[in-house]
Amino acid sequence: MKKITIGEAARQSGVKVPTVRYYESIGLLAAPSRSEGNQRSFEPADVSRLAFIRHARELGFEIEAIRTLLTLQDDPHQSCASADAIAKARLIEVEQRIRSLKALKAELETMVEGCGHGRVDQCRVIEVLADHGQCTHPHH
Amino acid sequence: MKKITIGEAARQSGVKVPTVRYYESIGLLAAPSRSEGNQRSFEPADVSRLAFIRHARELGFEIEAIRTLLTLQDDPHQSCASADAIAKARLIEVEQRIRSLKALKAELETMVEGCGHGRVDQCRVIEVLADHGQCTHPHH
DNA sequence: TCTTGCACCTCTAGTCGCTAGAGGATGTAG
DNA sequence: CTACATCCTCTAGCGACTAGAGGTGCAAGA
Repeated sequence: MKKITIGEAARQSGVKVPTVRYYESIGLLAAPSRSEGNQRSFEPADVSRLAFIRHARELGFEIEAIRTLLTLQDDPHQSCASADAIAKARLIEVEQRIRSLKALKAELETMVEGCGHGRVDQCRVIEVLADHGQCTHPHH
Repeated sequence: MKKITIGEAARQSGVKVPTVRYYESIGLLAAPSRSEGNQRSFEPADVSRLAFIRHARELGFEIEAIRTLLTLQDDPHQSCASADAIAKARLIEVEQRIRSLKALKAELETMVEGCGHGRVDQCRVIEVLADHGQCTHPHH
């Protein structure tokens, strides 16, 4: 029986040590067994689960969505319709976010280009911020 | 002397009432004068300031950045270099965010397309989440 | 064996930018 | 005068951690 310490689990999964404890505290990760000295002792499966969580977090899934995805993973005979729906919803979110960030980028570019590096009273950055009507894209 | 209530200021600026109070509490907006019955009484300048804040927030500027932008606006004889720097930094952030979201979108698309709508054990969504090595873009 | 020093433990509180709710006062229209 | 909306202050909560205090466990070198 190899014992994986929390530090080792953190290193292998890429999740920080306090975050591992946090995930345990919110029930995303089952409480592992403990050593004689009350230290957590993880299984390889726990490390995989942490890597799964980390990857999903990086892709911007919320904890509650991940909780659902994990329960699906735990029971592989279920239909994957929920997993599909969660991923699709996330995809739509991401597409919208990209669209709005592009509008925003255009706005910021106008601001920065217009700045003549003079005094504030001629500054387009401040001016545009003060008056939304000057925005090229009204979408925000 | 026209008196602008907090509700009116909120309506005109597009900032919610509790948020106006919050901005006052963190010193982003000067405490306005009060009516006999202790109710806030705003000036038109306060409403402009709130609109400025709202617009900057919509563009994703953090409160501390907005604080700096506001002090610049308050003293229009200063150089606008700081405003320019803040806007440029924000632009770079936005560009990076767009790039990473695009990688993410590609990832999610692969996941969703690969899903055969069968059972979880054949589901690409779950599979890809469990194994980062399957990602087309390693950039996340 | 002792000691050094890092990794671990629990617990609380803080982060950001609000938002929600309790419990009460004020202001206005009918 | 009575509804009723709006206002007031205050505290607590959100998500997803992060930081710090104060203490314990453990492995390796002197």
